[in-house]
Amino acid sequence: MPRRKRTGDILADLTDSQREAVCYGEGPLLVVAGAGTGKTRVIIRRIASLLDRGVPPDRVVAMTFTNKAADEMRRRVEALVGKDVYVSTFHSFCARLLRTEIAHIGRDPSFTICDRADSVRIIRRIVKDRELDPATFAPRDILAYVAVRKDRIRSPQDCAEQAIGIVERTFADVYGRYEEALAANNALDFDDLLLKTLEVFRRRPEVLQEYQNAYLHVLVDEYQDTNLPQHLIARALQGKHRNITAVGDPDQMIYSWRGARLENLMEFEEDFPGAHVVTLERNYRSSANILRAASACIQRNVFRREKTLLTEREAGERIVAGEFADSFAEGRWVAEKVNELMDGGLRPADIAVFYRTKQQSLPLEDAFAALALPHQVVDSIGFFERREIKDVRAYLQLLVNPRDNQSCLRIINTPRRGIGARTVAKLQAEAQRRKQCLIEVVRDGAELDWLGPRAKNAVTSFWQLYERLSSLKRATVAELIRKLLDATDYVGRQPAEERADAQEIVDLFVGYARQYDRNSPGGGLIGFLQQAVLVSDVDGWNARADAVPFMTLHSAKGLEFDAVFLVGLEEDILPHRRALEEQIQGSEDAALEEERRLFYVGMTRARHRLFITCAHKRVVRGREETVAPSRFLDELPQECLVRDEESVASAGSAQDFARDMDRVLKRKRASLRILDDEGDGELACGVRVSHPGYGDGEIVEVSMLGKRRIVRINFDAHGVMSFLLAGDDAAPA
DNA sequence: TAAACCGTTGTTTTT
DNA sequence: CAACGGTTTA
Repeated sequence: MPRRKRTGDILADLTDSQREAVCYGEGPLLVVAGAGTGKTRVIIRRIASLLDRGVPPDRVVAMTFTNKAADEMRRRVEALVGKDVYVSTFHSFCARLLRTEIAHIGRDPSFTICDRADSVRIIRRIVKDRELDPATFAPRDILAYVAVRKDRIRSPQDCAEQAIGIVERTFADVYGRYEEALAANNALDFDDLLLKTLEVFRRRPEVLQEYQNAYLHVLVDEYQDTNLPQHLIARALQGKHRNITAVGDPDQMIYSWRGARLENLMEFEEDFPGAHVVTLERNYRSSANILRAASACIQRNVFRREKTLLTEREAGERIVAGEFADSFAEGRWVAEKVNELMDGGLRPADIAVFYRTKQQSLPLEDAFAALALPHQVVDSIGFFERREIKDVRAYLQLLVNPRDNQSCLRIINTPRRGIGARTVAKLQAEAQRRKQCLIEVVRDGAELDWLGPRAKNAVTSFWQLYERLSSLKRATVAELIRKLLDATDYVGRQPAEERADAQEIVDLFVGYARQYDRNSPGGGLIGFLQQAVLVSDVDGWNARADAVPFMTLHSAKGLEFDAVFLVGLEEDILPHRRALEEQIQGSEDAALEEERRLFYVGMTRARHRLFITCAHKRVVRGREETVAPSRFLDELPQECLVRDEESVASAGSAQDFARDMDRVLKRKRASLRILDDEGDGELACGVRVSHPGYGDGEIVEVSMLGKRRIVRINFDAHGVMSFLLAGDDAAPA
């Protein structure tokens, strides 16, 4: 049993302001905490302090931005006072609440949570059914429209009433049909998790009261990035005891495109009268040089409340700026610098590389592979969106929620079992006619005389498969997935070139399920699916792995490293072109300022060393394009910077490098085809392969980089080249 | 029915 | 460049 710490430990190493926030008693509390001022520490110590003062652990609830942050917070509180508190994201909290309460608003608790791709598919279907022009009514645009309305709690009826012109009226109409489709499938999208929770609270005050009674204290981290529904949920929960603690930093608001409202933080004192405000301005993280540059950058923003970060740290090393001919040269330079830092004693996990967009990871991966440097692309969402995983999830989802036609459609002929598009269309029409769900029609397949004998056979055997899997629902999730893969011969029926890849992916998923079974006994299949859809990118990052993490600036929020590389400081990338086009609240400045905050978040993650780079050429849409250095570079105080003189020299050799290390082979469609098929589909020395770009060749060397393989191939026409076979560092640990 | 082929299109960040 | 949708062909 962990040793119970005394109050002294909880308050150890805190400054006066931090202590003020930690020890504050009853009533609303706002902690405005600049970057690196010990924000997370304050919230953790405050929870510990509350428990130490006798608040029962089950009467505290804390909200974080990601599941990883939630786990971390729970763990650290536990380490401090030996008690377990409920820490969650808003979305997970709402999903859990709705599993027990959604019946109050006439919905079924076995609902499916659909991700963005599912939502797009539903909208695409509606656009098609209504025979709308897909250019004017692009499903993605409509979904964006819907998301914005939901963030502002606007119903389809509201939107229809306020719509101006035929186009907007049509958007509102599709929104309405989208809601109907979700209801028919017994599905909720991400926003619905928040909205339906609010609806339960509104329509059933007695239910809200139960929660208000239960929670004596509500704490919310990253308040600057909460949207209106989240703000209202937090406000509702603290309604009785009025003990809300909100922690945030306006300068780090980077999710306005997802409805984040700075007003939640800025107008906190009006929303929660009598709120006490504590401001933390002393930075303990970054060297003076880094902090000075970051402050100079953020001070360019006009829409902000003046706040100065102080440090007592020494100046430290200057920020190193590098400029390169192209992103390959940039990547190689980063890899070389990382190598030097590691020689100097830094561990890979003390270093991080940040970029604006995920696709920027590719040249970096190549460069790190070339130097055999351990790295990990932080992208778990990518893993869960892989076709194989989505297929398996659809099977499981259909077992939990038979009304999930979306999932049913996905797997009814996956793998191919002879239920073609025509048959599916007939089944759908029948379902519509009978006002039943698809799987019910499948169940009655044997009696449908308008089905041909072959189709009927296929439909019946699909129903038998479904029943067989249904009977296994009580097994562990890992076991269920294994049986499902077995029963469908899922991997064996993949195209030969993709089989090995598919096997690897599903094995990883089984491993992930096994871990879930171990960690969440009693969580059930529903809990598993919920966890798998509500993942964030950083959730899959194994911070204890000895690898340099690559991640987006958005994912980097809340983290810190000894050394940080910020790559791709180019116009149209950072600030991103699309972002500037968005024009938040009709103002291009607001959008630019958000991009600047993103840059600021990136810089302030660094403790000692900061490297900022840009390239003159970048591969966009498969074409090499010339790009200009970011305007943000000019905004940095020159005295904090030192230009790397090697960067100019190494620029010329980029092409050699690109030639030597072709590119990461994408997993989706392996571009290496094995020619002699006496082997068992393995890439080994001596095996002849074919590459779409370089023709035929022979494998001369296979080596490992972590879990990933590097294959050197001697092409008949082009000589020796190396390939990094995409592995699965994206898989959650 | 399913594989193979062709043309279009999109192009940020993510719970 | 790749992902997707639609068409053609076996």
